[in-house]
Amino acid sequence: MDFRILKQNIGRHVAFSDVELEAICSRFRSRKVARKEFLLKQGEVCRFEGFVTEGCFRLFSTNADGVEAVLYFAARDWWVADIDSFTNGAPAELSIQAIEDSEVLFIGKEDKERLYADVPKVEQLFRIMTQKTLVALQRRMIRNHTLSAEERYLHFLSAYPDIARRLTNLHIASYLGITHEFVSKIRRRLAGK
Amino acid sequence: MDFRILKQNIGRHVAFSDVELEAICSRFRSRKVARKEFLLKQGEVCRFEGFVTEGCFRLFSTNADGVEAVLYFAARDWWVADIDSFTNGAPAELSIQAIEDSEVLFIGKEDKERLYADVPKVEQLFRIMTQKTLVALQRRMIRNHTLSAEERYLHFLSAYPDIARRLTNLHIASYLGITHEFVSKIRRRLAGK
DNA sequence: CGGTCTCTTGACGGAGTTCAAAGCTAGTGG
DNA sequence: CCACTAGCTTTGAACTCCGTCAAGAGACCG
Repeated sequence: MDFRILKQNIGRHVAFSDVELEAICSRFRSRKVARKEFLLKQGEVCRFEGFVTEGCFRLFSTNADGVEAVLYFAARDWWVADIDSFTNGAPAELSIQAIEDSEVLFIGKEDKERLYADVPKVEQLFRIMTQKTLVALQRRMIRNHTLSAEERYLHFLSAYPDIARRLTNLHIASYLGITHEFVSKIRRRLAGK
Repeated sequence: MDFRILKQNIGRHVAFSDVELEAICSRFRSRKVARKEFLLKQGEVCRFEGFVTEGCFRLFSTNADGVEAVLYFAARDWWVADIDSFTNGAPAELSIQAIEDSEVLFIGKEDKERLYADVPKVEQLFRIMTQKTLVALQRRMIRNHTLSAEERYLHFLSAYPDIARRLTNLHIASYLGITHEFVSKIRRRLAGK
C-alpha cells in the first residue's frame, strides 16, 4: 500500500498537514487490477473514484455501432472515474479498463462524504483538481479544432511520451479520433525525414 | 441590476439560504457590454469571473495563423472566464467578445476570496459547477470523435436552439471545427429533405 | 508450433477544405 | 427614401486529408 504518490499528488494542489494527509489516505483502499480487467463498464453505476499508483488504464465510451472513443489514458499519478455516474448515480457513459497489470487506490461515496466532513479543505482540493482537468480538456478541444491528425499525434507523443510508449496504435488512434491505419501512415511519413 | 437569474442559477447546484444568496450577490457588480466589445483579449490577464444576464458572448482562441476556434457560446445563465488565467494570473488563452449588446455580473479575485471566507459552501458551489462543465465537455469531446460534421451540426441546433438562432454560420462553423462554406452545404443538404 | 492480435501497405472513395465569384441582406449616411 | 457599403451566405470546381476495405507480414503467448 504505497500512499506516497497519492500524498505527493494531493500536495501539488493544496497544502495539507501530515495529520490531514493521513486522514485522507485512511479513507482509500488499495486494489490490484489485472490487464484487460474492467474497473467499470459502461451502463453500470460508478461507485468509486480511483487514483492509479501502478500500471495504466483507458477510459473510453462505446457508441451504438460498437465504435470505441478513448477519452483519456490514466497511468500512475492520474485519477479515474465516471464523474457524473459517481456523483449522481447515473449509468456510466464510460468504461475503465486496465491496459497493463495495475494498482489503484479507491474511495467510495460514503467515505468521500466523511472525508469532506473530517477535512473541509478537501472540498477545495477537488475543486482545484477538477478545474485543472477542465482547463486541460479545453485546450485539447481547441487543439482538435486547429491541428491536423499528424500534428495531434506529435503533440500527444511529446506531451505524454511515457504513456505513448506503452500504447498500441489502436489505442492512440482512438484517442486522437482517427483510424489506426492512418496512424500507421503518419508514422511512415515521419520516418522518412 | 437583476440578480434573480444569478440566484436561480446558483440554487440549481447548491441550496443556500436567502441571507447567503444576498451575501453572494453583494460581491458581484453589473456591467453592460456593447456588441463586438471584448470582455477579455487573449494574452491579457483575466481579472474576473462573469455571469451573463443578457445578450450573448463567444469564447474563442486565435492561433498563430489568425484562425479562431470557438470554445463555447455564453448566453443568459452562462458563466464566462478564462479559468486558468483568472486563478493563476497566467496570460489568457481565450478572448471573450460580445456577439450582441449584453450585460454581465462579474466578480474579481479578492471579492471571490472574501466570498469563500464569508460563505464556505461557495467552495462546494464552484466545485459542483466546474464538475458539471467538465462532464459536458467530456461528452462533447466524445461526440467530436464519433459524429460527422452534419450530425454535430444537428446536435448543436437541438441542444441550443435559442443560441443557435442568433449565430452566424461563421460562428457555428468555428464552434463545430469546420468551415462556414461546409456549414452552408450541410444546410442545403438538410433543406432537400 | 498455431492462433490471436497488431502493424503495414495499397487502391479506392468520400467527407470536408480551399479558393474564387456572385448574390443577399442589413445597416448607415446623405 | 435611395445609394452604398460591409458583412454574411451560397455555389461550384479542384483538391487533400483521412476513412474503408482487403490482404499480408510480423509479433507475441499459450
